Amino acid sequence: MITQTFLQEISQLEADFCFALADPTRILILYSLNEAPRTVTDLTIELGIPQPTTSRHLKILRDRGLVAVSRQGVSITYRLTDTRLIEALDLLRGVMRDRITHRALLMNEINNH
Amino acid sequence: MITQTFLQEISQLEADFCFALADPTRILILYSLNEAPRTVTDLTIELGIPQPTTSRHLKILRDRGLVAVSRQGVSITYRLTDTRLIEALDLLRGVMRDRITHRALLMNEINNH
DNA sequence: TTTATATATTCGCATAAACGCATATTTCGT
DNA sequence: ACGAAATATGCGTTTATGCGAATATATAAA
Repeated sequence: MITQTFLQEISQLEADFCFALADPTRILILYSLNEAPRTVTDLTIELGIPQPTTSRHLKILRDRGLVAVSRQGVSITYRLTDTRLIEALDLLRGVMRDRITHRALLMNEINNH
Repeated sequence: MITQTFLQEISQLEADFCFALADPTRILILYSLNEAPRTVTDLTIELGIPQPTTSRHLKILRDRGLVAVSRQGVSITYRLTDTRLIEALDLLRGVMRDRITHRALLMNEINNH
């Protein structure tokens, strides 16, 4: 039997996941990690943001299990835990792209008449 | 040429999208609308929440273009604008499911030894 | 053990979000 | 024009978030 609260809990978990995605810097981090694992310093330089900011965003991603860590000596490497995260982001990007294309076509219609 | 700020803007748009998904009630709304278009009252009853709350969540989804409206007399019907939104949510749900399964297996290992 | 490097955390503040409640707006029927 | 039903919005309060600056922690090398 599927109770109302059960559905609510599932959605809460899913929302936590989405929350981790709901920040431009974290999205850039995920796409970067999709290319290859990177250290905190790598990401800090690549994104051009302060190191504490990078660590904070990584903590949010780590707490929710979107990224995993491994230590090599003094530096810590982060990697993506599941490529489906990028697939999901790409799907959303596709929706965005189609929407913008659609708007551009509308603008053309207006300008040509 | 792809500038840093350009990437930042894309990610900002994508994050706005994800923000709309980062709430359990809104996720339930989207899944409900994926079955069929519904009025505000439909959703209010189905979710068991106050009507103003439903309207406010719908506004957030509407402002970002995840849902679209059409009026029939005094009632307003909402529908999903793109099924890829559900595909993206399902992908995330799959990641969650595998993670939970993995944890359950680990727990079994622990209990059996 | 001291020092340097890499990473994480704390604090304070400004801003933004969620929610309940009341109320406004829109549309239709009479 | 008026009342009823459906939907949207304003307001005040509580709670959460993001960020900068400073600081703490951990590891390795000397």
